[in-house]
Amino acid sequence: MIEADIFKALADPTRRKVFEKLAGGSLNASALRDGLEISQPAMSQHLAVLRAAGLVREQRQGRFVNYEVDPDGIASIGTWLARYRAYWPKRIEALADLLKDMDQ
Amino acid sequence: MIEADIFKALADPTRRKVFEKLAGGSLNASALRDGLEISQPAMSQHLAVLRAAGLVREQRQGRFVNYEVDPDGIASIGTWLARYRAYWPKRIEALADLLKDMDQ
DNA sequence: CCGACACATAAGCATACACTTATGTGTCGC
DNA sequence: GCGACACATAAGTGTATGCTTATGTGTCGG
Repeated sequence: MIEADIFKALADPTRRKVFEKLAGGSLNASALRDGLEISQPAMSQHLAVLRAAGLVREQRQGRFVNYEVDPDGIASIGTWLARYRAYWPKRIEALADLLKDMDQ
Repeated sequence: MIEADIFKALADPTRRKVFEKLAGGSLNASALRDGLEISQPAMSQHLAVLRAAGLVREQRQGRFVNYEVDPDGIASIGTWLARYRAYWPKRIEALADLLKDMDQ
């Protein structure tokens, strides 16, 4: 069950902050620590959890490891959410429209 | 931070099962226990967590309490997910289209 | 009223998890 | 090669969490 890993990963506030940072572009583990008062091993462990959940993926570059958002994780949340579409309020449908328009 | 409560609530497999059951229609606490081998207090506690997260809402009916999916919770996940739209893969966009069409 | 029922809350306990420090692995410049 | 650096892993620890049993609250039928 992938969903379990995804929701568990996102349940932690630090990991959500990391994920949000990565949404702005790929960063290496050290850069991700900026602003967050967290030890290096802690960040490494958080990144491992996010990666195991399929939310981020890594790309080794020399002695740096660049992390970026993994679209597959986003897709998993999207498909999960779609199962509850019957309960989507009108404003979410409207949001979907807006986003689609922006895509043009 | 509402998101924290939402993701924490959905991180538990039992609570996700409960939520999925409710997606099929409103049920009372006892009915929700069917199939899940869980004690009555455990279910009560899970429902409290889901309610605190804004994922479900209750409606007292006599000595029964009917629970149903709360669209507000769904909306919260939707808006959170929208922030990462840049990483939505093509198939999610396609899914959004499909869902919108089904709505007609 | 009073017993039965549906559910919530309290208290205690075992496990999961997020953190720490210490150490390991791999890459770079000199 | 060797020290410095970027990151991962190991081991230990405090706290959060999900479970249990016991009890409380509120509603119904007789």
